[in-house]
Amino acid sequence: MDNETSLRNERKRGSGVKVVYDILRDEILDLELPPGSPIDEVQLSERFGMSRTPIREALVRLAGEGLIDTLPNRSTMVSQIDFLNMHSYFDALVLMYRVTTQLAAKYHRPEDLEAVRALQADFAAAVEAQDALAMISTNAALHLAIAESGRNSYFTSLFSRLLNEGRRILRLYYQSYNDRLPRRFVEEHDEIIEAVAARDIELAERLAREHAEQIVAQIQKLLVRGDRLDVRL
Amino acid sequence: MDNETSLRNERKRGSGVKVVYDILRDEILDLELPPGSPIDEVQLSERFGMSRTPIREALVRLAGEGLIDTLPNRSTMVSQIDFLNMHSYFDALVLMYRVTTQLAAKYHRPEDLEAVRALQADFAAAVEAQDALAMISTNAALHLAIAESGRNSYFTSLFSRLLNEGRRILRLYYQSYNDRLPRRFVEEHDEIIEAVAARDIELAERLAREHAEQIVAQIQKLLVRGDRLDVRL
DNA sequence: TGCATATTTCTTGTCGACAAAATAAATACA
DNA sequence: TGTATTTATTTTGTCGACAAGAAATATGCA
Repeated sequence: MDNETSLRNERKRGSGVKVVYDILRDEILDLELPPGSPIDEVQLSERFGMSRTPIREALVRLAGEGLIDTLPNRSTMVSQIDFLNMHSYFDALVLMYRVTTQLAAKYHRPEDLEAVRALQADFAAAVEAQDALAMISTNAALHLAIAESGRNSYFTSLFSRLLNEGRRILRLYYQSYNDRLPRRFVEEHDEIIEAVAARDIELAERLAREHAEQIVAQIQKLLVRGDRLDVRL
Repeated sequence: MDNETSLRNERKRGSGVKVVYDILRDEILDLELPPGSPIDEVQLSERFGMSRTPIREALVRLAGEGLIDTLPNRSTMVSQIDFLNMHSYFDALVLMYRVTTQLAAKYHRPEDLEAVRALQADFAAAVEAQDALAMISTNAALHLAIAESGRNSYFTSLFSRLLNEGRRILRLYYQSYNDRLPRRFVEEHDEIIEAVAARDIELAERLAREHAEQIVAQIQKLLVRGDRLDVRL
């Protein structure tokens, strides 16, 4: 009996949806379920050892975040990455980097920075270990922590969505992260965190913008080179 | 037999969720269901003449947009308006006004402006008729149309959420809209639309910012005066 | 054989029923 | 009479079954 179905009888009422949602979400963002993968409710209900009802609820939530697309009465599938409108993604990403970092400099509390610095240490460790997958996720966690210290839930929720979407895009290209750029990102993070700590709003905003544009330029370079992994799109 | 249950037998498969979602959403935004109202699944299933399954799906979607709050195993209710963190709402609203208008000036197509101008006419008519409720909804529709012509779905979806939330807030205060301000908004709209049409990105951004700050100042004035309708919070 | 139509199969959408959890009500006890 | 414990009620979470829609397959006909 595998891990998931073995939990069938000891599951608390109401927890099933969250389990399914979390696992599917991670599998989609990690491209274990690549864009276009069919989502079959019956198959999932067998896999997780529960009826289709909680499965469907998890799928409705995933659809609400745009991670899956549902055709009425027919097929549900993992949503495509929209490479045609990538510029609108970059616009939104850069703006959210800027504004969340700026607000962090303005509104953070000292205790917020402890968490931020811990995540920055995680990121530095991932860079040191040349673990590209860990870099992607710790980088997202770090910037989200900075954003949360800015205390604007509208911005953090959009930013979170953008960073997740970025996780899918970057995973296509993570090979190329084995170069000198990540170390530079560690230094940039340090500078940003110090500017936030010093409550230097303008500097924090400028550094965040430069950092974001750096990342965007990096992704765009990869896009035109087109040397991505053989993940079916 | 009332309107909703009479549709029971002629409903197309799959349409039930959308009907329930749309109606509940409007009722929440129009404060017919004020914040804190209990949401009873059985009651709703009787009202709409369908089983709890599609009702629940609609509720999951509403919860995803933050319009209702669900406590596990217990009570679902219309979410509260967060008056304590209003400044983060205003920050987000102003920024989205600015950025969506700016992008509209940059990326709109001529045919987009026809729809925008039609909605501006609707808004002007609502002002002329002193219909505060129509002003609120046509104003939101107008700015959303401008945003959509900027073709950045990340920004438009956040903006749409903010405008909806604003619909709830403004509805608390719509009495005070019977003054000279709305006419000024009509003129400001005209200026913004002309700047967008002329593709003057900087001017469009500046006008949008001033317009947004005008609105925010108006709401804030109402908040401190506190002369709101007797809607239970 | 090629195409249109009928049939089957597969997946989703909806239903009614039951079980679990939380609250409300009732009872027991001091 | 006041409080703790037990019981009943209410509401949500989950289930298995069935029906409707769409695609896949089979059949009929030229």
